[in-house]
Amino acid sequence: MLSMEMYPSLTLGPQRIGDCFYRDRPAPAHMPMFPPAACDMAAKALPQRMLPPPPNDPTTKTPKDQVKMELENASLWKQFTTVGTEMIITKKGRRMFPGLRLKLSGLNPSLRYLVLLDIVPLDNSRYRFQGGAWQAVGGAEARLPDRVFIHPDSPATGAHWQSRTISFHHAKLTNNTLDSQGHIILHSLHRYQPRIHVIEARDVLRWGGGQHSFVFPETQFLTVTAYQNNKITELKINSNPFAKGFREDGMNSKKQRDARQKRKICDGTETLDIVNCDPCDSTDLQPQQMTSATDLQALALASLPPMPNPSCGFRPEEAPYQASLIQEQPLDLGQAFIASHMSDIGISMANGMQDMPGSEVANLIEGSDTQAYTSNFPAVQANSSFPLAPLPQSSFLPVPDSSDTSNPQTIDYTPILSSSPTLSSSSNTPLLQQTTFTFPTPPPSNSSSPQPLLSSSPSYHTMPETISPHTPADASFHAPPSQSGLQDQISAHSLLNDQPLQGDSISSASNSPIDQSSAVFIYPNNLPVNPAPVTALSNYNLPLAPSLPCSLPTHGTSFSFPSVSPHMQSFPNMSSNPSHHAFNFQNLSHQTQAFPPSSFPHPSSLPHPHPSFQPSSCLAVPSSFQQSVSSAPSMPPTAYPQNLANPSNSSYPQVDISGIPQFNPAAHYRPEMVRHHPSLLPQLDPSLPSNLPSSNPPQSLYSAFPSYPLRLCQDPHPSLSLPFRHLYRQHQHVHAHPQGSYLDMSTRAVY
DNA sequence: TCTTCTTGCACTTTTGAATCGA
DNA sequence: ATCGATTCAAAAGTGCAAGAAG
Repeated sequence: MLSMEMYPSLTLGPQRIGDCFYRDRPAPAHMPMFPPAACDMAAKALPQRMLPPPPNDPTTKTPKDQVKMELENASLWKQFTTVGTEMIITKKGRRMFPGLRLKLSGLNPSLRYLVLLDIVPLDNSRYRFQGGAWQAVGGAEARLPDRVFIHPDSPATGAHWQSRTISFHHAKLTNNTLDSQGHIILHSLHRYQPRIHVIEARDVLRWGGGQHSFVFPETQFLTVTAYQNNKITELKINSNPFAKGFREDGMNSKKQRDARQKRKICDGTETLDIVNCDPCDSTDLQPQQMTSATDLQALALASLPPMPNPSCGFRPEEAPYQASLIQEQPLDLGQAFIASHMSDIGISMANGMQDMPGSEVANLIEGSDTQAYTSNFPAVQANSSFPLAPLPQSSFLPVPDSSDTSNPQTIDYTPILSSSPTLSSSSNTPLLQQTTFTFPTPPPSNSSSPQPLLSSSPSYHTMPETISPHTPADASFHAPPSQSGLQDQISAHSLLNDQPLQGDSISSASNSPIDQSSAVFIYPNNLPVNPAPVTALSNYNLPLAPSLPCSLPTHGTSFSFPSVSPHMQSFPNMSSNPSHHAFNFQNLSHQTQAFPPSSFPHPSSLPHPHPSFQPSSCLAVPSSFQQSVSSAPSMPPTAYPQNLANPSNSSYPQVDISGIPQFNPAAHYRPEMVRHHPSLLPQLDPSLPSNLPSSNPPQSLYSAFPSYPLRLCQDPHPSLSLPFRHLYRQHQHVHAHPQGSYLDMSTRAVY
């Protein structure tokens, strides 16, 4: 279960940059960025074009198959996942607990990387905690503009990231759709999956093109405004230091609170010891306190219902509503919207910020049971005592089954425990490295094919964002008939993929229904246990993987750099290499598409195209998928360079940013400047039915979760010193509708 | 009426400034 | 004057519970 999925869904395309800050001509009065003011400023300040990385630069290539990410506190996450992780969201923003504590390896120590966190919906359902279990009760709320939290240390060298624990404990979740603090906005009672993205930045002004995305299925959670499952509350109290007061021996424990209440009632002036006020206090103390990690785990395990019949958690099989396909939601930095700190990047870089000790390193609140995912995946199989999960036999394209409406969809977290090899024995933690891709978000689950919520498939893949144009198309991946009028959009998008780097064209096809390759997920409704292999094939026409009709075309791939500090100009690379005097997003335009797993270059995959699918009991990969994988010719490891040199990228001439006023470090960015522009919200789509028959299960408010491009935006707040902190991923071309929204590839959101 | 969300409360931890002494 | 250790207070993070809102 401790699976780390890597998928090159990050799409950073220069073609979209021009839409924002980089234009062929001097910045016009209006920039399609938000906030407009900041965008205009940035547009005037930034170079007109982004430069691609130096062609055939071996140093720019980071072997993707070597990049590994470990979830340090995986066991803690597993404890929560077993019960059904709930995350409190508040208007002011709430930190995540457990937090994401990660270890990175395999990075080029000398190269710089950005580490980003985004959280994407797992399905299109809204949940309710009933009868001790979470049940899908209707369609999800309209998706809000996605935000991405950029680790404060970003950008930093690979040595920096690898020398310490990477923690995102500063990231906050909020349900305030108007949040201006840069928190990640989520809907309550929805299921989400955090994703970690590692983006290579050759230097301050150049994106190296290396993109790595990781998903830890055990980190998926349900958002709530108040804890629904008392087991989660118990776990949180016993695990979170800030909640110590609520423990049995804490001053804010139930006992103490009752005592205080009693004291208030009796006599407000009484000065009795609150402990003694409780008649049962001194003699009722529990001998053991669940404070240690061992105790916590014991607690979690003890509190778990019987495996076969979990008393709590999700029960997907009971879901009344068919989870519609959730498209992979690639992180599109092309539309990245940086809320703040952009101006500080240059300074930080110049000062060697990457060497600064991360504040997160000291964070030891959470356990450090690191789960390593390396190329030793086969070991999982050997060590795994869990039976293989039944592979979906259904077709790739999940079809909503109205008959299932009678059965509320519930999600059972319990299976994850058994399915996770690491949980049983951390020492035997399988090292997983795969050459296949998994989808960040599972396709809609088929109620008829219930799968464990967290099918703990130890399939964590390291995939190159790009593959060789010679990558054979896998017949097993067939794009489902497009629906909802998206066909044209998709088609147009496919055409664009052929020329991803041309001007303002929308290059990314990562989110096309194809991309989702949902076909590989028979159901999941849970994390891609056995995620379908996905890779960036934006520049190549590959067979479209089956996906739900809701699948939407990918987002644009523009990446706008609001500002660059003058310090950047002094950056060694920049000075030494004139070509570096420009932002390079060339390689960030990788497109994610479903493709045969065998196409992935990892050597280990050659003998075993999908070793990850075999060992884990949670592998929900359709047999057809595996077959296709095995049948697909193996691709040479070197066939898919991380940085795919694309001559077309050179269309962006070098730009000397020196003298650009906006690069002044004095320019600051303020989160408050980032607000939800109306245009960012889904627009009503008159073409879609406004009402659904009451007899039918509630439809998702949105047909699918298209990829939402990121937009970078300057944050003029002077007080913020953290560089590159937030990216706001905004909906692009999304038409909201009471029942859903869809991407409009023909138009582009203008902020 | 029920469910969900908001808000205030009490508690804890974290953080940074202030203080003190070597 | 500098440095390190200690103290203190403010800020921030918790869950709980009552009440409000839909």
